[in-house]
Amino acid sequence: MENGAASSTGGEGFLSRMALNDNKAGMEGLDRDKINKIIMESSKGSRFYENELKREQQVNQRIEKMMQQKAQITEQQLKKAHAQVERLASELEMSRDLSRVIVHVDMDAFYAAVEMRDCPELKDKPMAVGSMSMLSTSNYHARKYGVRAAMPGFIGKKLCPSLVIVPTNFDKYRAVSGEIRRIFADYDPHFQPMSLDEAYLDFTDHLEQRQSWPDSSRTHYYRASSTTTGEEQLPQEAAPEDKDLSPVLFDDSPSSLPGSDGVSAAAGAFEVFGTSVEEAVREMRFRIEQKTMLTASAGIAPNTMLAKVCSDKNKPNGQYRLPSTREAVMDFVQNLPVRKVSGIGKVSEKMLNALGVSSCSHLRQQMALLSLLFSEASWHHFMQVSLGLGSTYIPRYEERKSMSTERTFKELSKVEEQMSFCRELCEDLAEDMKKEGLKGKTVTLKLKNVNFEVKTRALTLPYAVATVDEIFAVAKDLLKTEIDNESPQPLRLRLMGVRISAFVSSDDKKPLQRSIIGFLQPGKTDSSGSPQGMIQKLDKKHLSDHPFQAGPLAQKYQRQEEVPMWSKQRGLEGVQTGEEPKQSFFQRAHAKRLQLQAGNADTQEEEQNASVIPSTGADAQQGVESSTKAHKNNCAASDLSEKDSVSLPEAQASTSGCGGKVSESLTCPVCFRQVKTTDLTVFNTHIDQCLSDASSKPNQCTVSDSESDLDLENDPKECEMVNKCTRECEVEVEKAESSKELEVNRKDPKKDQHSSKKQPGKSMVLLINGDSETVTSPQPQSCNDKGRVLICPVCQLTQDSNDLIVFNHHVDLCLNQEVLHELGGQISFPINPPSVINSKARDRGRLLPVQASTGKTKRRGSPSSPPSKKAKGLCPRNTIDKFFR
DNA sequence: GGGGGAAGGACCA
DNA sequence: TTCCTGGTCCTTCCCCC
Repeated sequence: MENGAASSTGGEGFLSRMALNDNKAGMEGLDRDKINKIIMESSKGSRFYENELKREQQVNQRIEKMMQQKAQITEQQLKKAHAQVERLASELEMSRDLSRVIVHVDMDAFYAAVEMRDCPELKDKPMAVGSMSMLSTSNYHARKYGVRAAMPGFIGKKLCPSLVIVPTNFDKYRAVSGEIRRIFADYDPHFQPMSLDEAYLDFTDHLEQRQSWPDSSRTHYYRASSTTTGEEQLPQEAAPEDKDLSPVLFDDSPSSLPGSDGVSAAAGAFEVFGTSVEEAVREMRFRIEQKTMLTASAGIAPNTMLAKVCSDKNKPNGQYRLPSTREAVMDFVQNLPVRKVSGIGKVSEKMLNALGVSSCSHLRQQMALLSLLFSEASWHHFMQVSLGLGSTYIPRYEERKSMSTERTFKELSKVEEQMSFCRELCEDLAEDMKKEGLKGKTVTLKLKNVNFEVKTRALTLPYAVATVDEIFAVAKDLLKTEIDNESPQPLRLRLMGVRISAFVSSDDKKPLQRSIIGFLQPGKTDSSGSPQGMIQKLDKKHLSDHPFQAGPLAQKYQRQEEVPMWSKQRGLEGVQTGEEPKQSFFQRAHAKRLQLQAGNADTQEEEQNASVIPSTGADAQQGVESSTKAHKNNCAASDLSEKDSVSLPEAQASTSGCGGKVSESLTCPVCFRQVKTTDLTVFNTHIDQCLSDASSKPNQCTVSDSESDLDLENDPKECEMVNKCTRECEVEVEKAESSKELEVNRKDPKKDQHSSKKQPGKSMVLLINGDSETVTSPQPQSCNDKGRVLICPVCQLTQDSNDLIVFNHHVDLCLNQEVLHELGGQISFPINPPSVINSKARDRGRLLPVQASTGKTKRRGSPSSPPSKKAKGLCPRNTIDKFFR
């Protein structure tokens, strides 16, 4: 057994699963045996324990299987694997980037610290935030007893009878988090918050600028003590109210306050920070402490993976810098326990331990073996970790992939109660979906029974849903199926959850973008006036993306659903291009149905098409008309329904029929020329340039003066021209923006593809292909946090408000008017305010509100959903499922 | 055999 | 007496073509 606790209680293997995880600051040197004994005694016999036991046994079986597989590996296989591993190692080595300075900041025992600050009598007591069921975090006094986050409160009480449990107050934590983030933004406007108390920052640019800063810019004052007057305070960091100086929440921690040794500094005292990265980070922590009376720890390293580990090194209230040299990185990684690496959890750790791998140096030594035993994703990640590699790019934000709500309750066995609860969850979820303007096709019901067994049941519809009734209709059926399966026994639940995923193109949440893309397509609109039916999907693969299995439930929804565009457009003629996937069951079914309906629908649709063409200016009108005319001529059977998606090439097929071969060209929504490409990036670049020109030079599009269509894929001249425009545009943006919002050539592959996407605060999002593409707008001229003289780049008027979100909103509005003016239209579009995030998720610190101080307006999906592991570069998931089943 | 949805699980804060 | 919630990603299974 790998831990003492197990042996102390009879050597049962399952114990490791429930044993204390002391991989946390403030928990070193604890009596693990004693603590684990208490945990086991408190849990033994409970259903939770039984379930953990079962899962532990599953893991053990997988390990067994893995060991058997290991025994069968031949020398030759190992040799071959070794060569492969070394090849990858040298490739990775070549890609090593030590040029960035990444900082990971983590507030110390955040929730607990906030509570201790606000209630000083808690300061010297062991306390935790949460409930008897579950603790969110604990202070360092409590950690000495083994009380930690993710532990049930009642066990915490057993470990430490004097433990004070304070209920969570997320409103308060959010407010404090906002203050901290405003400070983060001064060092990296594009910092990546990971939760309320944690963020990654790229200090590289800040450090460059910092070198030329005068001392005054690096001078920060101490918070005034209760004896100081307001005049002695530094306004920029003035405390909201008089309190003591640093609360010294952690007795034995080093102080971040230079020269003060944790002792209250004299009123009016200040500190001049240096220009090095250590000084800059210390300054940031100092400011956080002065502002919030809370301490933060930080890690400084060349990449996110290492920075994260480093931030834990001198916790609490400390910082650690790993020098940006290969030698230092490799030394650091040598003795790093694998469990310290983000992404390696208790299961992965156990499996690695079984192979004799406990540190990153072991990881490197055993890599050939690991490559044979683990999935590619896993061992590639292990390889990166062992080489001390990680992401050097901090993503701006990632699109949300799903949204869910779930709740645990005592026990729910009655069908009516379960149904009613299910409906409640759907209501909550629908509300959250509405706030973000999301619609998704997959509804998942999650059930956990009283034995802690979790089941998920999902159904993917051929159309997207968002309302309570729509979601509940599916969830209810899924639930009913489960109830029926269990019958005559009741379904005894302790948790129910509903999730929506497989979001459709974000058009529904972006009226502006939707409207603009609407111009791409021959006049179509829905009854609400928002052209929902204009969802554009450029990617042809989406034509085959109508997942729906023909089970009983599926068939039911097949009957209920509205007729999808793909079937209407493609199915009618039954013509397929060589590139298209074959039609699915649903496509065919709909095609048949439509064949029966075709006659009337055609006529009506044509009339509608003609009637909803926006009354644009002459040029725009001409473009729309020509496109519409062609469309009408060729798409007699077209029936554009609001819930449908269609490939843009298809919708844009001005010279070919809808059922015929997909056109290779797209219509620019600004200049209305046909752009001969199906490459979104190329097309987007064209739109970028057009829009940029439209805003700055009315009635002029500099991409080409020719009336002929643009062939961006085949014509090297035009291609080069667009590239040139893009480069020039980037240079202009670089020049215009002192805060360097535009990232260029970092190590994020997505960025290269969608570089314009990553310019919050100065872009409009064009929704195509299930993703939004960004149309670059002119730069706000003076848009930093410091100067606060905000001039709208469109109307050129100085704005009253210093609030960057308000300002950004104004720019959007202006730009809309400008674009519409260019298009000759007078339609006013509603503009989405910054998204409101899922309140429940946010409450737990998982999703984060708009970074107001940076002027970023999150425009789609989650305003700041936690980035994917891939995007974060932290790791792919280390599930070792290869042996799990 | 490949593609893709469903299901389950690891992991994170 | 009492062990969360919301999210992402990965893997495997299985159906369909």
